Formats: sequence, C-alpha cells, structure tokens
Amino acid sequence: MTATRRDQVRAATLEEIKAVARQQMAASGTADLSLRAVARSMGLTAPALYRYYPNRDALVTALIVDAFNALADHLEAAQAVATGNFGERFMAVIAAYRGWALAHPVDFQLIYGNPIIGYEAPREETVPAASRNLAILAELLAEGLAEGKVEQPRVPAWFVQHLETLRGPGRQSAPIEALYLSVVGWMPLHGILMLELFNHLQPVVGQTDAFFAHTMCHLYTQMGLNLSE
Amino acid sequence: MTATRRDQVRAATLEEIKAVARQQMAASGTADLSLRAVARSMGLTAPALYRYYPNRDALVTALIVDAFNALADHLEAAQAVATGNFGERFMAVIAAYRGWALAHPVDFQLIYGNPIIGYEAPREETVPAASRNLAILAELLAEGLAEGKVEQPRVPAWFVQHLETLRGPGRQSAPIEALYLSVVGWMPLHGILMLELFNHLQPVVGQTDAFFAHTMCHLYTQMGLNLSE
DNA sequence: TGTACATCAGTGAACGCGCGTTCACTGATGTAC
DNA sequence: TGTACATCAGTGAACGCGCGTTCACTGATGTAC
Repeated sequence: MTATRRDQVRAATLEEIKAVARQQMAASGTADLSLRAVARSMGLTAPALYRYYPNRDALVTALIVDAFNALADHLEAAQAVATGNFGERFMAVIAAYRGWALAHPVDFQLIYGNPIIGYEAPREETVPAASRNLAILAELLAEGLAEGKVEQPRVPAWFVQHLETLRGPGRQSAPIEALYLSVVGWMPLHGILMLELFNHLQPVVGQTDAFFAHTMCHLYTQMGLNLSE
Repeated sequence: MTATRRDQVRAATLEEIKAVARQQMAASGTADLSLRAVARSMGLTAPALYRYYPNRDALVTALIVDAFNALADHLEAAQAVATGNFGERFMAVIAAYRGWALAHPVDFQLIYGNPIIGYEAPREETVPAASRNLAILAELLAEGLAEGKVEQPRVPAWFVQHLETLRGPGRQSAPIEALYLSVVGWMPLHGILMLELFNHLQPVVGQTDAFFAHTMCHLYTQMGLNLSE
C-alpha cells in the first residue's frame, strides 16, 4: 500500500512524459504528438514509453484530461483571488479564461480544436473535466443573479429540460438561469478565442486585447449583466 | 492565346486534383492531405501531381482560397434568394453560413481551424478571400441601418480607425457601423460553429439546431437588430 | 497534307525520412525467507 | 543480515507502413514549315 521508491519514480516519470509531450507540442505549435520524439527528448528509446502508457492514444487522452483540469484550476484560482463588485469579479474570470488560452494555445487546441487524426476522445473521461469550466462560470453568474446584478433571463422550455439533465442529480449549486447564461455567454467568448488563436482576429480587429475587453463587456452587458456597479 | 485541347485538359485536371483532395479530406474527416493518396485515387503516380502543383503547400493554399470563395459564394447566393423583411433576410444568411459549415466541415476547418502542420497560409492570397464573408454581412447590416431596423451602435474610437483601413480605399460600400456590427456579431456565430463542428456543443445544449436559432436571434436582438418586423 | 521537332503528361525507381508498435533480451530494484 | 527469486525499467533490433520530393525516362500531343 505504501508507495515504494519505485512507485514514486514511476509516478514522476508518468508526469514527466506528459510534461515533455506538452512542451514538445508547444514547441511545434501543433497538437501533434510523436512518441518517438518524446522518448528521444527524455533520453529514452521509444519502446520504453510503453511501460507507462499502453499506446499513443492513452497519452493523448491523459493530456486532454490534464488540460481541461488545468484550465478549470486556473479559473478557480482567478475566482478565488478576484475582488471588487460582481462585474469586476466576473470579468476577471473571463480574462483568466482568455489568459490561459493564450498562454497554452496548444493545450487549448487539444481540448477544443481539431480532433487529432485517427483519435476520438473518450467521452467518459473528458466530459466531466470539460463541464467544470462551465460550472465555474455558472457559479459566478448565480452570485450575480442573487445579488440582483444579473437580469433573470427567459430560458426556452426545451432548453430547461436539457440543462436539468446536464446539472445532474448530485450538484444543485447553480440555478438553471445561471447555467443558461454561462452557456450562451460561452459562445462569443469561444468565438473570439478560436479566431485569435488561429490568427484570424488580429487582421480584422487590429488590437486584440482592446477588442476582447470591449466586446465581452458590450455583449455581456446586453445579455443583462450589470458589470459596472 | 486560344485555349488548346491540352490547356483545357490541364485546367480540368487542376480542378480534379482539388476536388479529389477535398473529397479525400472529407472522407477522413481531417484537414490532412496526402499527395500520394490523391494521386492514387486519381489513378496516377504521385510525381505526376508535380506537373500541376509545385508542391503540397501550393495545393493546400489553392484549397483554402477555394473554400473561402465557396463560402462567400454560398452566402451571396443565400442573400440573393432571401426575401421578407430585414430580420428574415439577415437570419437566412446567418443560417446559410452555418449550413455551409456543417455541409463542408473539413473546408471550414481548413479555413478557420488548426493551422496545418508545417504550413503557414500566405496572407496575400487568403485575406482578400476571407474578408468577402464579412463584407457580405456588413452589406446586409448596412441595409438594416438604412431601413432603421438596426440601432446605430457606438463604435469605439480606436476601432473606427482600424475599420477604416480595413475597408480600404476602393470600396466605400458599407458604413463603419455596419462593419463594426458584422465583426462583433461574427464572434458568437463563429463560437457556436467551432464548438458544434468539434462536437463540443451537442453534449452541452442538446438540440443544436434549436440552440443556434435561439441564441443567434437572442444575441442579435440584444445587439440592436430588429429581427421580427 | 505531311514531316521534323519541341513540348508536355506521366512513369517507375529511388532517396531519406519518421512513425507506432512487437519482441526477446539484460540489469537493476525490490521482496520473502 | 544475507541469499534466492520475482518484478520491472529500459534496450536494440526489427516490422511494416506512409510520406514528399528528385530524377532520368518514354510516349503522346501539339506546332512550324
């Protein structure tokens, strides 16, 4: 039961492989992954990696789950640190979302970009990790609703039904309205980021920082969030 | 000067190569492209393709330019056919945008998705083709502004400046306000589509068709478009 | 209209590369007595 | 504490694959007189 020296080294190597893989993808700028290249850069031979991951896809899956969780951790940290009124706290978390995407573009691609050739992410592993991110936004919006800083939206009936099942039986935390706003508000956020990450935004809007801040404030205000007081 | 038989066959082959490449990417579901596979499926040997495209990247570039233009052509066709009031015509074009993306997911990826490994699209060729799409939306919005169906937005000063240069010296067609609304409105549109294409939307919203129609109407109405009369 | 020549499409072999994965193996690290 | 054995990390060679690109070549299609 106790972790032997060997177990510790093994756990460290499992992490090191992922770290090297991430750093390799970051260097190449693409979400492609070569086991041989990872092994090479670790001073190992390629077959050695098979002691740690049964195949390439298993490693990719581990990286995806890690990336989802890293993003969620980053958002939670930003939320914990955020001060001021609802608008300031909310925009701080939104900014953190963008900040993480820009700081880890390849991880973001891994999560939300093109499916990798010949690879299909296993839903059981990725969906729970993915929904953490929405849950954090929904939680904040729930606060805003409670404080009266967010207008109650009218959620379409068919959507209520789906959001109920999404929320699941366990966690009752965020009300449907908060979940709804987080999903709708996710769309422009995601759109800007995907365009920005793939270099389609800068040619169109010039200053991406200013555009992001302006557009997010603008749209969210129009969605009924009171961001200024 | 006159096109000889050989020239015609050559032009046809240039197109056939692109068509087969597209169809091959569609079949694989990824924006990857193998010259050898294209040649194989055409009953040619791989080196034969070098009579038509100097290398792989040139073919990819041709495919990207084609895809941009195909999308723009599709939008223009939808715009030409659209009837009814401003809201109906506008939403018809928005629906056409999504329709094309869903019908040609790999072409859409090629345009707006992950940069292909070791490939950087040449801006001189792609930017003009890309801006056609925004221009079409802006033109419609200009009509809406003229008809009083679209509220005059307040465009930030720094953004006005960039939009002026974007509009270029030649075409005076759309006013800045229309351009501004088209860019801002592009964000949620693009966000939904990227999530939908990569299968991240369905698990969250359930019915993607309904969600798209609802969210687009909702956000655009809040942006000051009168879609109902 | 027929002939000589130039142009061009396409072939087949080869180069050099990288990849994921398997397999039988060596040594070192651990465990049980 | 020391010895016999099991476990496990990692190696090196190999398999079989696909890729983009080059090169010297053969035939067919065109052009000029």
